[in-house]
Amino acid sequence: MNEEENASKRILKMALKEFSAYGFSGARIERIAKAAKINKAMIFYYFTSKKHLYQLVVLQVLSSLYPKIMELLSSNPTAEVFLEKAPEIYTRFFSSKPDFVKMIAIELVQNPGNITSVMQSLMKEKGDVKIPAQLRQLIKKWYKKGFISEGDPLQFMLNVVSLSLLSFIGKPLLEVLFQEYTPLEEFEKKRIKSIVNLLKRGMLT
Amino acid sequence: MNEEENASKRILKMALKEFSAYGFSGARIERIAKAAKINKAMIFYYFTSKKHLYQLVVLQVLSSLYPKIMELLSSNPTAEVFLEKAPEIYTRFFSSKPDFVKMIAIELVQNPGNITSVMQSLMKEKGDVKIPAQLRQLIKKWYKKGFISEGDPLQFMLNVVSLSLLSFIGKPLLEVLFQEYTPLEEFEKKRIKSIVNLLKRGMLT
Amino acid sequence: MNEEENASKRILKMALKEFSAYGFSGARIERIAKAAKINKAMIFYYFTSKKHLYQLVVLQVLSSLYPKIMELLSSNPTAEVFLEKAPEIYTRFFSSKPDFVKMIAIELVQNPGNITSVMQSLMKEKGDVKIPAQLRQLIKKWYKKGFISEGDPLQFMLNVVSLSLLSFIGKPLLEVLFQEYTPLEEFEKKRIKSIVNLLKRGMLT
Amino acid sequence: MNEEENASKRILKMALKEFSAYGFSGARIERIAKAAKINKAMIFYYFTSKKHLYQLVVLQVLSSLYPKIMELLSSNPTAEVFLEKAPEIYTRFFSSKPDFVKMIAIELVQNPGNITSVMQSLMKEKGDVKIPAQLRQLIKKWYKKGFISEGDPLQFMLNVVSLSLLSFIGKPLLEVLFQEYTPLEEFEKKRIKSIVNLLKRGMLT
DNA sequence: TATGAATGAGAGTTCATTCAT
DNA sequence: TATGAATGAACTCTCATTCAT
Repeated sequence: MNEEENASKRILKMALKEFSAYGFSGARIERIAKAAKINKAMIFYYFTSKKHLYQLVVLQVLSSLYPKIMELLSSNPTAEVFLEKAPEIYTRFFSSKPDFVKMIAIELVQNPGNITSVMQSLMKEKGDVKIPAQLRQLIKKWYKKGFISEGDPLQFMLNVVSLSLLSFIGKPLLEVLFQEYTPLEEFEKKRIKSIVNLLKRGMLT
Repeated sequence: MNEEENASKRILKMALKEFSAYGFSGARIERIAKAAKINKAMIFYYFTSKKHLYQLVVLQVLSSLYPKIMELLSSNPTAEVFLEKAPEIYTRFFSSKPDFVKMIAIELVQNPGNITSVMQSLMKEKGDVKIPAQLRQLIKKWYKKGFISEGDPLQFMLNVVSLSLLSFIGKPLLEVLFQEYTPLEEFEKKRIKSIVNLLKRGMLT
Repeated sequence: MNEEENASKRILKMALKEFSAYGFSGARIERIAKAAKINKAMIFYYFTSKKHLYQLVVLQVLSSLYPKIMELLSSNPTAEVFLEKAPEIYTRFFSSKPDFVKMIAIELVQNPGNITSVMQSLMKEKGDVKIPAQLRQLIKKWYKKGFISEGDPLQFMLNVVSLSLLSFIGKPLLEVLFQEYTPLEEFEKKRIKSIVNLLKRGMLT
Repeated sequence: MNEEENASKRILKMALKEFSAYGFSGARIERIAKAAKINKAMIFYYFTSKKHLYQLVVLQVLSSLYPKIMELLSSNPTAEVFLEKAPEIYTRFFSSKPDFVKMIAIELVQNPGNITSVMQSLMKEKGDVKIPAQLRQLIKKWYKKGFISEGDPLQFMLNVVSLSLLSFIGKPLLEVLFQEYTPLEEFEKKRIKSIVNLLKRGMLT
């Protein structure tokens, strides 16, 4: 037992790969088992059902994103700091975990309710339930004090999140159209710089 | 015949709904048939296979997005006009076609190669093959002349596209977090305004 | 109408090809229709059902073989004449109609009852019901008079029929094994000669 | 496990019965499963597809016929011994395996290329590739030395094979015509005697 | 006669899940 | 824990047959 990693962890790891590549319905238990080098039945032994395994994968993805988000918010940042740090945190995170991007995108598209309910239960669990409201207030305060140009918290955050997350989805498309390929590391740096510049120039007053 | 629309069109319409909601593997031929009020076998009569139907749906989505893109580019716009028009065009389009957003997102995540090859064959078909290169040159020219602050065409376009497309994916998430819901029409207006403002302030010099 | 041949005849012709190539279950109405250059539905208009069409094809095959058989028997031949003529008649016939061989072989294997009942109803129709019994008597008489060496009519006839019919089925197999190919015309001549020689030397006393 | 025979063997056995009775297209997986007393899905678990199962059945039939053929040829027989032994070997074999006759007949008619390619790969596998050529030489030698009257190896072998194999196909037809039925055991004896007599008298000089 | 569209009953195949060991 | 075999429900796809025109 415990050959480098124990079976259950290996399953979760390969399940993430499988689900992010094929979606829930397209994913195959058999393929996960083969990739994890265990018997198909063991997946049910450890995780009861495909659906349950999927939920755990989603939970795992969001759980590991969660502290990054909170790290930023709990610092009670100024608008400038927020707009500098947010893109870096998100972009770094997603750049190193392409499968996470895929999982989140798929869930947002096919099952938006699920992702929000998982987020909320995470917040409950950690005692962070009030944070979204605080963020909202923070953004509004920034606006009232004349620090930022976008007063609607929803629009404000959509701007931040969109730029960080969708980039990774859209990258291959634009690369093919423009016939140029940028390696991930370089892309990550350029992306952060571009977003921060755009956000700060565009949203700070 | 022709009860409101002919069968083949009804199938395509419901297939778009089904595929965008469940992905390729999750989609059910039976459900499409029922929704289109035809016999299951007719889907194969008209479209040969599930895969082929899916491809046609993707093609249809991209084909109807295509002229919107070209409309903008072929006007040989100034940087300012471009940054004003692009968000409006994209946002309007995606806002009115939520299923299109989903299809594109799913394909970008699970099958990026396909979406680019479809786009390229569309460009070949319409004789627009040179347009991406022209756009690249245009952006570079704007930068050299000091009109814009982002000189990398890939980053420039990612900024534009991300803000327009991902917003629709991320909307439900942020709404739940912020516990407020904006109806689509109002959202659309606000979104355009916010993006244009962000892009112009952020990217024009 | 009547474009070279009328539709119904064209259907029967292509049905023979289809059934002999794929058997009853493997045959496709659609393929027959396409080959006959008519609409699928017309086959049902003319022939009611696939099964019925098949029966008519079998009937047609046997009907055209029938007079050849009777021509031989009704001449009240001597043993020598019989053993000379039979191989020639059968071999010539089957050599020119490879699809007939296939149909008969398939029917004999998968549905022997059918072929015998068709033969019997043909005999009834033509008033030839007594002929098999007469043949039996003839063979027995030949044996008693010392003209032939095989006294069992069943074995006698199996020898005659086997050599003529199976040859065409077995030809491709032996040709590949022996790596030599004989064109049909030449094969036909050689085959007749070989069978007649074998039968006469082997069965005449 | 191993209730009388294991599942995979039971499937092969019932598949032979099914395919020989109905041909490839007419055969039903469900019927095979029921006859083998297993779940339909197990057939795919063991054999991947209907087509693959069919191929294995054909292979099995030919593989078990193969040693019988080689047994005869490798004994380097005289013409007389050959003409005595061949009918006995073939007739005994086919008489005890009516389904084998049917499979071979169906394949020869509908798919002659397949049967020859299987035979050839069997010969390769067993290192017997030269045997057909040797047999050809043997027959030619017999003819030159004046032992036999048929000098063409193809015709010679067709005579031998036709009499042995087709008999079993034609038996029911002639029986009904002659209104007499011979039980298999007796038929087998009579058939061997008749063929050997016919071949020796007819082909030996 | 002729046609394209429609139907319904399966057929083969897949797959999550369970069982026996 | 671990495995190969087994199951059943469901899914895609096929095809003879019929319908409307």
